[in-house]
Amino acid sequence: MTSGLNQGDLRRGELAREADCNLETIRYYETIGLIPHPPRSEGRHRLYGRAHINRLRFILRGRELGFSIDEIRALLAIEDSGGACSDVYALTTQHLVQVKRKIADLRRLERILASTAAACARDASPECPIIEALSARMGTQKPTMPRRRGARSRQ
Amino acid sequence: MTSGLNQGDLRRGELAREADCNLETIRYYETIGLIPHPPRSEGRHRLYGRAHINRLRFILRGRELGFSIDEIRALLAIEDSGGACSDVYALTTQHLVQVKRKIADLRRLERILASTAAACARDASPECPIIEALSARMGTQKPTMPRRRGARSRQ
DNA sequence: GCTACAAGCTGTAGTAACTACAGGATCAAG
DNA sequence: CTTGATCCTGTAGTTACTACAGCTTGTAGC
Repeated sequence: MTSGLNQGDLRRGELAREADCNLETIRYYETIGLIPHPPRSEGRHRLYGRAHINRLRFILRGRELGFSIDEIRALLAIEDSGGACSDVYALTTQHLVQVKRKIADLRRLERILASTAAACARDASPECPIIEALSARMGTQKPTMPRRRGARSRQ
Repeated sequence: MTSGLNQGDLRRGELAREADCNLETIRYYETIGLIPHPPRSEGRHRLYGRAHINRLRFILRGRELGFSIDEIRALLAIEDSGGACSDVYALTTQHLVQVKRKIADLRRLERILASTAAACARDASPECPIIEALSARMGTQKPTMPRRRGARSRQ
């Protein structure tokens, strides 16, 4: 044993692969305090365990599902402090409303796109009224989406 | 008439209110070329018409629905080029695929959130199933979401 | 016509949430 | 004991806004 690496420990790259996450994102989450500082090897390499994989997957999943970092931080704080269920309930139902609205909007957009495509396929008319179709007010909503990410490359 | 302002013209703040958009975002969209440079008053104040409202609403709506600025630019380019119907068809069907995928993703999220909330409501146990629910692998998906925005304050 | 004061102008800086890169150290295989 | 992959740190870049400072313009009331 030359490096203090135990069986089952993962290094950063392995954790990244395991959670399907960008390498640098892990360090980023550590610096902003979402992931605790892991133990290090003799040569200061980070050593992660199974618990880290779950926590990281949770964070990534939450981000994909439209929770902000601060919302995820709140969820993790609940978990870390033993889990006050009512807080989780409040946060999830609140988010659920937003998600339902987004689905409704997307369905409307889906119909518009489908009929536009169908009209284009039928008849090669010069008038494609896409802007009017989409710029109609479709019900107010407060957006709660995470930043667009790239193709999740692991390098 | 002291300022060259015609009836029906809107200034930036009015357009922002009209489209429920942050004041600065309008200027931002102009600088990146999403919105054309509007005519100005004598004193260089921007003067917008009805067409601008629609275009802006379209952009905002698209962003809320998870299209990137570049994707919206492409959609607008079709409209701007007089609507070459074959291009519209290609782009709309392409976007339709994305929209369908987004709906599917959000529906999955909806189910998870709903069942999590239901579990929390039923049973006030100290163990909240949200962490387990969210850290479970739900099948791979490439995220295509825009950045989270603030509360859309108009000032 | 004069005066407030809101609203607009420009340029620039800050924010969220990553993502990439440079230049060096470490680790594991051969 | 060397070599190439992996890791380290700090810092800079990216996207899509959002805010601010300092000044100009527009307009309502007197």
